[in-house]
Amino acid sequence: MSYRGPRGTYDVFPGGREPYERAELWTFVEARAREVMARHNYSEIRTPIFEEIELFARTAGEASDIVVQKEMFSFRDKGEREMALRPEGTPGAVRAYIEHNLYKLAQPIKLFYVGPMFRQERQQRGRYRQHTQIGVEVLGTSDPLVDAEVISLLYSIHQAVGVEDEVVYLNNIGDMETRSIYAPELRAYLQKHVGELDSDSVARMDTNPLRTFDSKHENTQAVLAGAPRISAYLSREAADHVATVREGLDALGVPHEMDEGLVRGFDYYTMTVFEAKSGALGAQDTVGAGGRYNGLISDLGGPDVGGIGFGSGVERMLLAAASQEARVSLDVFFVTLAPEARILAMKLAGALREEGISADLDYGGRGMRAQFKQADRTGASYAVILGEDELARSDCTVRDMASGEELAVPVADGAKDLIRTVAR
RNA sequence: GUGGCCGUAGCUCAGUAGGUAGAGCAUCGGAUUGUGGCUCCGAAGGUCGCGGGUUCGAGUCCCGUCGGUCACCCCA
Repeated sequence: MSYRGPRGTYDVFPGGREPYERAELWTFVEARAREVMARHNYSEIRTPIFEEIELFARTAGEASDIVVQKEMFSFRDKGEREMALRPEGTPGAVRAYIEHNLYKLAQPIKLFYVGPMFRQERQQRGRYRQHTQIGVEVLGTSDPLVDAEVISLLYSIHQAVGVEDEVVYLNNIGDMETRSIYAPELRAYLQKHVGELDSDSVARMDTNPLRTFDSKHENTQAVLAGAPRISAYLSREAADHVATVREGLDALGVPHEMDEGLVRGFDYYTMTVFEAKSGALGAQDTVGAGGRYNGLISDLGGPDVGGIGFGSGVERMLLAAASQEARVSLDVFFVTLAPEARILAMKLAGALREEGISADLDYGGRGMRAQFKQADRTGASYAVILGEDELARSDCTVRDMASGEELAVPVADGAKDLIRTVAR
């Protein structure tokens, strides 16, 4: 074996074993997701898959692991600029929003994107170095009902593609000010229990104490069970915000659960954070997640308006969806039994295709049995036989592959009769 | 980046106390010289991930390396 795909990547091809390797499923998921987006009046945005590294560093936060642990695929271009392949979709979308003055248009702007994201991490089930996210950003408003719409949109897409055993978790982590009061309190509490925490949490306690809630260690979680709750520190405004989000979710019929331990990896989140998990996945059980980011747009040089978005992993959606049998089927397969018949088959196939009827033929010069086997495997509805007998009579034999019934159809004056016979 | 497990035919795997490789499925051909899904017969297909070492001899033992996988970290 000389060449392999890069570590942590995969190919999409006919006959792929894993659901995310199967081309038909990608076509299916993207089409369904686009339908749902369109019904919610979202427009597509396409931004580059690389940006200045600074943009990602600013948005993710200096303390985030994407930056600290060097999880970005970065490179220097020929002009000595530090660039990086995008680890997430929000920064590029927000940058474009500001760069093209989209805040001057009627607000909010409702955007969606589909595309590859990159993170230099060790691969495991549901986590790849290049993965694809379907994401959404609503920019220019802080209306809590928008939060509800965005969460419901995430849920609807998952429903549309068949994600199983899903639960949507919701939390409100307040604004920056609330957190600046809460964080020291939490830190002080954790300090008292330092001996019971795992080493990762101890390290994180100082830089970003909220993140200790993400820990999977039992002891740490036991300590956190007695920790001060952020809900007790929320301002009146923040408390109202969550309440309205929940009302909106109820109105839209989106089942959800509050989870006070839900914090997210990006520092820019404010107020609403949410996560959709599926029990059908392994350790990487988050199918899609997101949150509100009210300070981010102004931080990047735009107006002081709110925004909210989510990213949902297509690979994880496919893994969490019931095995879809998206069989590609063919209308007509030509079986040719004489060399001269092959040209006629091509001509007829061309005519059928122009009428929107799918057609294929044998290119291997193989025996009849092999050709019928292929007609069967491709799921063809009809096999059209062109042999010496047919050539002599200027007709073709149309075989219904399901019933086995056969019919002679004239082809002397073109494919007209064949089209009529085979069209449904 | 850390750790466990694993790398033998296209796929799933077997390979017994070290004696230079097998099965099932898939593919191709035939039984059926004009007919698929079932059955039967046959063929093709492998530098046993790669590199070293031990040995008369290594798929099998040892070391290294690369890759895969799952988990941690983190995250979609």
